[in-house]
Amino acid sequence: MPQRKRRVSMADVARRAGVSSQTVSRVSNGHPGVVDATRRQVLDAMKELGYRPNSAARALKSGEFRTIGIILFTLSTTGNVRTLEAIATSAAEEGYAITLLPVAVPTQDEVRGAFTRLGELAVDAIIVIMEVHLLDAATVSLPPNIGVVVADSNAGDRYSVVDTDQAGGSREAVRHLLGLGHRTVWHLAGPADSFAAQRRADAWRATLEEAGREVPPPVRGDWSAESGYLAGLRLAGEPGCTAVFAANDQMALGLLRALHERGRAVPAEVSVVGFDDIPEAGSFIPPLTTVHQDFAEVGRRCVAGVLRQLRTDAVERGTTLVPTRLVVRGSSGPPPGA
Amino acid sequence: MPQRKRRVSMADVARRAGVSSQTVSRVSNGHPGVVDATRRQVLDAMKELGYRPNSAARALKSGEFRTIGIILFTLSTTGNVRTLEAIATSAAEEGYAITLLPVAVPTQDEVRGAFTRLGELAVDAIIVIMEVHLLDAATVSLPPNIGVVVADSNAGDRYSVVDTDQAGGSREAVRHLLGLGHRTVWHLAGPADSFAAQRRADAWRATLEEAGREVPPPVRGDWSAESGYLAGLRLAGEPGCTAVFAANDQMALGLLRALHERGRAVPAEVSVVGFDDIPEAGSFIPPLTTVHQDFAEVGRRCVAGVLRQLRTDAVERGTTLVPTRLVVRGSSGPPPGA
DNA sequence: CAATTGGATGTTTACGTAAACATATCAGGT
DNA sequence: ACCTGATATGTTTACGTAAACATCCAATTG
Repeated sequence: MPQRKRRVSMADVARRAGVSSQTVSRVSNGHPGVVDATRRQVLDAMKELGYRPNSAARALKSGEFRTIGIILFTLSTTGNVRTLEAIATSAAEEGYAITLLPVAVPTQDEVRGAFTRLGELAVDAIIVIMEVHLLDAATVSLPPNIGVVVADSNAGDRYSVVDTDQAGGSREAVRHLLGLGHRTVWHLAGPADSFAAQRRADAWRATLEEAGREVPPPVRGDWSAESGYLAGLRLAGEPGCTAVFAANDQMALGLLRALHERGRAVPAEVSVVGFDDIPEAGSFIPPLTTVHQDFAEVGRRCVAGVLRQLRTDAVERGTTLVPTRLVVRGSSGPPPGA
Repeated sequence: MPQRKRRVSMADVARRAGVSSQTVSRVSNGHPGVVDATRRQVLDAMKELGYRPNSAARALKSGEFRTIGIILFTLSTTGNVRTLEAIATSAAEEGYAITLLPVAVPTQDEVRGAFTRLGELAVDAIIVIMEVHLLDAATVSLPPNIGVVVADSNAGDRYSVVDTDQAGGSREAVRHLLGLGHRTVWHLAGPADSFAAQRRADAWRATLEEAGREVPPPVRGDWSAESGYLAGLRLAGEPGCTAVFAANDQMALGLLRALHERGRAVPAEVSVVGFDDIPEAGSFIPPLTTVHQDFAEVGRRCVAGVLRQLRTDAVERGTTLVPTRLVVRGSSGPPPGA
């Protein structure tokens, strides 16, 4: 196999420009104290030779990689993807690259493995987009002196957590429906092992209780549209059900289909409110009233958080909540006969 | 307690274990020729001190980073995300990490900037998920000796390209509709600057022409559900329109809403076929007949491609097509009166 | 005009790893 | 006992960069 050509190093540039490699380093890093003529010589030599800094050597010397590692379980949920995109954009603005560490199966072993690999990986900080119970066994293997921020979790007592204000958004959704005149609101909940789902359900229940309303039994799905459809078939059979708060938009989509199939008009007979405000929500039949999440802000705060910890060499704890906003569209209205 | 001192190095482990650092290196890399007792001593010392290999030093020495860089424009399209996820999974299996390089604005300047940064970045290979016309000005700044694979492009003459068989899938969709008895098939096309959209439109037209059918004027959207809705309002007014092939599922979603609002029953009056098979497609009203893309296979081939180029130090060209599969659901049926 | 100063540039060194090379040890064959 | 060759381990070195330190030179000053 042909030996691959060595890349152009500072020494090569230095030789070509007739200066020392240290001067090349200074030019490369924009340090002051290099006279213009020399700087130009060096820049010319760089261009002629096609010099590119070797980031491995730089990282070895400086001790930082200018990279943030992201551990997540899946890219198949809207929330994860949009958080990731926001993080990537925000990190790029700060001059940091993003290294992805997908965990195929959400078991503690897999997660621990990911953390271990991450310890050897070229990252200065870590952002975890994951439910916290999966982290529990993994903490020990976290390398010291590395910033960690967790999105989508309740681990504020142990980590710095940035999350959407799940409770506030849910409260808003339920109050919106009650305000329209519905006697109570049913809930199409997310999976039991999701903390986000749990918080949305808790806030739903609490809001109903505060208002002195009856709390119907929640129906549980797994975030997927298909599970929303199955749940919807059951809810369509509940005569007293005039309003449903779905824990995400995908399940709301399935719910709408079930109601449509069963001939229950939305919103004339049943109102539906979702959570997330995915881009397609406005194109559902009918367009979905839903709770908008500001993922961009979540991403920004995650990046700001890890970089702050990195720079101050401090470990932060506590939870930051990003506010939500109710987007009212066509799927919610007054109950029949109101 | 957290040592905020220097990280533990091989030398530290070597001292603790009473061996040379080279022996530690051998144990760390699983080389043979270390006797069991010694190996155990070293492993114990590693664990006691919490040793983690320094990837920067390793990369500097070995010349490889075991990382693949991914340039993409946005994570807001299903296709990109699912391709990315597949690539990440596949790369992880090969022991490679993924570094994300999002390009905020799809201008040539931005893309060139991304490539330049990538040249300084710690990556062994690059996968580009992007339309090729954005790459044109950027090629010069690509570092030598680096594998490149492009997904979603027509640049097979200059790069190694892996893509879904857009033409085959479109042909299958159109033939399915013709086979049901429709006289012709209308097309809800994607944006003009997308090569994928162009190929889907070309194949749609060619299939109609081969069958000797009339070719209605295509209606153009921008991939979004909203644009599909607007296009749908126009198509709903076309009396002869009994079948529509939408270039993606999101636009098909908007189309379904427009048809529903205008009282055109699907599939009794109008049949709709999409492209992508997003997870929600089965929950549309009615469930969407669509062309399934095998993103996992695209990802696998991308990774295999760059790694092969990396290992053989060769530059490959040409296009690899990943087959599609038509998924028939409820949105397509015979035309009225058939 | 010599001494001093400070900016520009060169030299040395260390970062942590692993290949290449060197040495030590020992079993088995004569 | 002596050599042979294999196996286990140690020593040296280089990877590319940038901080720390050293040197040089021109301009300013007493």
